[in-house]
Amino acid sequence: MSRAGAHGDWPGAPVGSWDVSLRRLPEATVARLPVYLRVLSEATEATISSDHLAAGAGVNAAQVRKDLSHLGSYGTRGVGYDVSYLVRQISRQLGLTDDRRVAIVGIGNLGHALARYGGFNARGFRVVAVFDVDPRTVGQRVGGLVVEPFERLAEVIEEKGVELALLTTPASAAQAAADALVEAGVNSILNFAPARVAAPAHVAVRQVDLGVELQILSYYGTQVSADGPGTDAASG
Amino acid sequence: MSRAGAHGDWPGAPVGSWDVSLRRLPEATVARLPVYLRVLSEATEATISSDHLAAGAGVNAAQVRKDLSHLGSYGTRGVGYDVSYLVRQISRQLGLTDDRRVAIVGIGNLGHALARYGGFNARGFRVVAVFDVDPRTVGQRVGGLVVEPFERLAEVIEEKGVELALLTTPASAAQAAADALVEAGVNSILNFAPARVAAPAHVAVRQVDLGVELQILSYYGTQVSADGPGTDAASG
DNA sequence: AATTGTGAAGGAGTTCACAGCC
DNA sequence: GGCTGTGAACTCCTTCACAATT
Repeated sequence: MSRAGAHGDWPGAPVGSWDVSLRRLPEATVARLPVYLRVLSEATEATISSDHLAAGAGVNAAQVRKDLSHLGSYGTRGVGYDVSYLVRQISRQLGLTDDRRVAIVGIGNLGHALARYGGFNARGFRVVAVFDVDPRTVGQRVGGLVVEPFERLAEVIEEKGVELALLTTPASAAQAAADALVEAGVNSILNFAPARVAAPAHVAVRQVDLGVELQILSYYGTQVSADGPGTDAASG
Repeated sequence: MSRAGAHGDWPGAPVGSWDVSLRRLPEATVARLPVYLRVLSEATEATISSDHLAAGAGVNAAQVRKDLSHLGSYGTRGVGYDVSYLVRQISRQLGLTDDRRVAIVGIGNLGHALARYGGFNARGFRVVAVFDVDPRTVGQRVGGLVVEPFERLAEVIEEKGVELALLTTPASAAQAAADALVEAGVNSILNFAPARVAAPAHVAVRQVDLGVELQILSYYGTQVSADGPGTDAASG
């Protein structure tokens, strides 16, 4: 979690002179922007209202307007938001370029599946390298790529311009792998191992622990009685 | 997200007479309990302090104490918490029994990997059924199970006592699959499809969208300069 | 008339700080 | 002396409600 006090705008900042495009966004807003992006990509009209966008994303309309207002005033009163323009603005804010290069470290069941998973390419992420320590796995072909040995990590990452890594090793190997990735210059790690990895402050680390997700789900599933959170028990 | 106002304790509830073991926990606390559970499972001493537990989970010690106080007063002042007792209490709260039966719907890359993924069994979840619509996939063996046709869903779920489902279909099929699962009596769904599914209030739905996770990560990865959230950009 | 953008109110979650207990 | 449990302060997030704009 760590909703860390990462908000660097000190109280008396020169408000007017601050370029809105460079300001940091509230964490909660950042977590919703990709969802808006998905709704927008499915939109059929050229323009969309906060009401519709909210319905598609499963949030309150005022929430949508406040979120979008953090990017600037891109809507038109009485009309709504221009879909394609909004897509561009959100993409820019999220640092989504056409081609963010991804490596996968640890080719077990999950790593193997993610390497073949089409969902990433569809969103502009391209898996360009896969690594494993096991000599039996190294050299095999997985999703069109040859599995490289862990020793070549730094070299290959440099060579292929990898920016993000998916960490799918066992928990026991996660920290060492993360260290190697950081050393090699990767600045974003999505950690699927059931263990928290430490990293220097300039590296973004996000954890997706499927066991934790299931256990949380289990809790809500047992609150079956009258008033569970039902439809949607938060996924931020 | 939807941090929905799901808190049903009305203001004037008879405070003293409320059984703490049945009270609903704050969402944020529920999200952290599985993490504590993991730290506890790795503990070497019989007893642990909030400081140590907090360090292992990556949160503030006061946070740990407040979270645990929601379960009741299970600590000993001057000493700490009894590890095995605490494990039992948290497990009970989360509704974790030894054997929660899980079905996987949609045996593409991800579904296939999850079916073979050992991490679930290790935590008391047992995958007992896998389904797909594709006649070429039906009948194949995946992780020791034969893929059943979608038409047999209700039957098999009833027969095997399935409680939770992992939804790994394409987005376009997710809602129909969710409806069938609800109809069949499943009360918890972990949705990996990049689409929001609707469900009645008594069914818990959680979404894990890997594309969204990557896009959020991408944002923090581009905030490389001085003060990114670094080490840990929230995984709620 | 419709819909945005936002100040203000309200809630939820976090952290502090310390009394209470072992 | 060490550590828990918790009121109180604080920060962040959400929702309301309405003026501003097309």
